[in-house]
Amino acid sequence: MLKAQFDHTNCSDCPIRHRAVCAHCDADELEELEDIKYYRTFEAGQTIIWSGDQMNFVGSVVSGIASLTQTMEDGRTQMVGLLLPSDFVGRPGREAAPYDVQATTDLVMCCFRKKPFEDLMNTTPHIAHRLLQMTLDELDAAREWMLVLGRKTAREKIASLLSIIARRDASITPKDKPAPIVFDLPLTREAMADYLGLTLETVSRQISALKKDGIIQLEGKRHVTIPDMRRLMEEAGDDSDGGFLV
Amino acid sequence: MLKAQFDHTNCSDCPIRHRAVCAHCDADELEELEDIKYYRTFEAGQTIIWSGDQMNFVGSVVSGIASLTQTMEDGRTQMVGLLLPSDFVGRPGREAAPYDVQATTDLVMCCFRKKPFEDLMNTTPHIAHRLLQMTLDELDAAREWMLVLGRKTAREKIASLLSIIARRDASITPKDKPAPIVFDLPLTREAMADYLGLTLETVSRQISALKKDGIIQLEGKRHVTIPDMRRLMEEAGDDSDGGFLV
DNA sequence: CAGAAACCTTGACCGAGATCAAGTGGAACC
DNA sequence: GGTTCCACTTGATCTCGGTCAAGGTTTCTG
Repeated sequence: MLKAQFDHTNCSDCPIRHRAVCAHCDADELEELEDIKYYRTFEAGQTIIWSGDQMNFVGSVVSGIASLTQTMEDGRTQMVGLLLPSDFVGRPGREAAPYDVQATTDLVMCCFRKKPFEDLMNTTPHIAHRLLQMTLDELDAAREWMLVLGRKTAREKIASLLSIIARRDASITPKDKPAPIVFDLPLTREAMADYLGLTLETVSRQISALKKDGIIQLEGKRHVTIPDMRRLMEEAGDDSDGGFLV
Repeated sequence: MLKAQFDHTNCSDCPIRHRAVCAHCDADELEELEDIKYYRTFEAGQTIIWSGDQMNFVGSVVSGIASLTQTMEDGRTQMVGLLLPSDFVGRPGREAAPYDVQATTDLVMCCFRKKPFEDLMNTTPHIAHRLLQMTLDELDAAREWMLVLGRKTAREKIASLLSIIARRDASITPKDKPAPIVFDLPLTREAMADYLGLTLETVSRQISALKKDGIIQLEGKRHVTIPDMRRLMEEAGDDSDGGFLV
């Protein structure tokens, strides 16, 4: 019975695009899930899990943005993942979190208590399969990002990040993709720097440069317009206009 | 029946430490597997799969080392993964390879034709589960490496790489872990540079520096002795002496 | 053994990005 | 309205690692 409830392969009419189990559609009408599923909200800046903590839930982001961060003893930090709505958090079969998870913006998460979720996964091959596919997606994204971190210049890094956000944003509000893409940056300059392996000053300078060169337009500090996505992607050194994942 | 053959959870007596399905123990005596499982050998430098190619098999490394590499149009390359013996290659459910796979040394792989392997996976929850765990391990490793690429200095990068190789090597030949660790570098300076996001000159210089400072000892260009693993790990800026994975 | 081809080392110089420092703009709070 | 705080920008300088160049070793080949 539980199984049936989670076994939707596609929920295309749901406002959240599911990539895994269906966690959102039928939120209210299923009382019998109360003890396994629940919602949590976090404020911007709040830490959801500290590295090393026991994690007794898995879940997915409903709205807002979370980040996965690793920190060295001397304080250097590197963001290792960015969780946008519909992204999955948690590691079935693992006890401790390997990095900090923080709410970058105000955040709503749909959580499942870990043990029952694992049971569900073990008895529902479809869910295990979905989870594997999602983990492979994350692995692809992480490796794509290794190229960005290891080999791209500061300008290319910024362009790469803007590309990703623009693309994810565009696909979440699936308009007919008109030429100019408009969105609000969900990250501070410092958070971008942590993601890109740069300093916040360099981020600021490169954004200014891209603006001066007409690759992007800025209104205030966060509101971005991309007049020509193709030019941005050229700047990112990334002509494989296909499968860039976050 | 097939299922039973693959359903060994542990094969500790096998020379290859399995992290997933048991692919090696019973290589010869199972004729009925002939059509799904086979061995392939590659010479050092040979490309196993080109990025974008169809991949009609999955498998694991039996001996030797393979690398996963991404390349930009202008020739900049970044290694995004290093496959040591027992590591798994391939992406169940995916068609094309997302990066080049190359034999760094002479290599033996144990391959399974992809379609039957996927069928096996779908009917054997244990295998799917194992695969998920392995993919999570790889994801952890990739994210750990993002910190290396994004935030560590050249010297720390080299020390990190040597740590990883030393640890993997030590666990494959599980002696009682005597104080000095000895191994042969399986990578050229250029391959190390590609893994670390450096140039080969910088790699060479930093190795020389670590040698001068007594952190490592070199005999020839490849034979490394680490007198004190703890010092090396300090140099790597990596005091979490626990779970560093490749 | 000579010659060539990898692979590696070392030096000199340069530049992208880090660091240090000052200043701007806007929102919140009294 | 003024003060404070925070996020951001911009400038000046420094430094780590890249680039270019030369030379050394080892191994393979004729």
